[in-house]
Amino acid sequence: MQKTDQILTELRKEGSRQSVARERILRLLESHLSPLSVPEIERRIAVDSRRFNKTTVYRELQFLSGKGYLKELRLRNDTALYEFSGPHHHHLVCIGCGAVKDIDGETESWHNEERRVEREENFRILEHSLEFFGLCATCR
Amino acid sequence: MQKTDQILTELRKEGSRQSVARERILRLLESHLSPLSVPEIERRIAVDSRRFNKTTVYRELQFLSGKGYLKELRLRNDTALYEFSGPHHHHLVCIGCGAVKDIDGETESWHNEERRVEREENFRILEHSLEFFGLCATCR
DNA sequence: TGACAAATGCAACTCGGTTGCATTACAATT
DNA sequence: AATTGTAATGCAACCGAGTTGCATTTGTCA
Repeated sequence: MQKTDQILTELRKEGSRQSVARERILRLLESHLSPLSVPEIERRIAVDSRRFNKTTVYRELQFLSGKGYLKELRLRNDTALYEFSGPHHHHLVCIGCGAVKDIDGETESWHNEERRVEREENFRILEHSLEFFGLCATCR
Repeated sequence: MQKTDQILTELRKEGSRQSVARERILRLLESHLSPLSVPEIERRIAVDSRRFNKTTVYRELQFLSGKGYLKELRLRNDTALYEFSGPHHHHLVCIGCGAVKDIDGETESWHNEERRVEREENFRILEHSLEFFGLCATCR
């Protein structure tokens, strides 16, 4: 069973409906490996001659993020990107082609680094965001 | 000699002028320890009854960032912040009071982490951004 | 002091994102 | 299958950060 179906079932149980936009967005993001922008999502969930209003898309992305099923991402001054929720990770952003790749964010050395900062700065860390900008293998 | 004076001298040599807004912005950011937002800057560079147009402030911040004297910062979905350029560092952002604190970004362990990612992901890293979100000592 | 280019102000604009409100459609109930 | 309550949708208007074009002012240098 796909994660999307599981989510839709959960949502239905709590009174939310299985709307067309909702399902299309979930399936799109579940199958896509890298985060997508709102216009991109808007374009790709269009089915047959049906397009969805941008308000709908924004509201749905907000709704699903609020429920914890999606995660919103902001890279620099750029527009918002959305991806399926999963274990915490970091991002590689290619400044050549714009591709965004997820990388593991749960490494031991990383946790050490975080604990070090907490200790040295007397600061309780709740989350962090880390992005690398550079050139991927093909754009090198 | 203040850094601001030095920068103004450099700029004059290359044909840029020592305008009031420019000088006020540089002095403000040189003396301020944490990054400031554009409205904040706009407010604080006002001198006597003279206020500067937002276009002027935006253009000046852009100009000085382009020259490498200032650095633009983006934390999440928030508006742009500006700070005086200096050695690379990371940021602690308190979600209680909103304070932003610079922390050292040139540690050995951090460089190791970065090299590891380059190696494992076959990605040429040119820059990165790292922010920690949490609670400072007083907001704890 | 005059002249040229840089800096400034103003108004209008762009664009991502939001809000209020009327309309449509999903799904539970009869 | 028809009814009904509410969630989802569309539309238009709006918001706020940031930008642009153009006319005006001001700093610097000859």
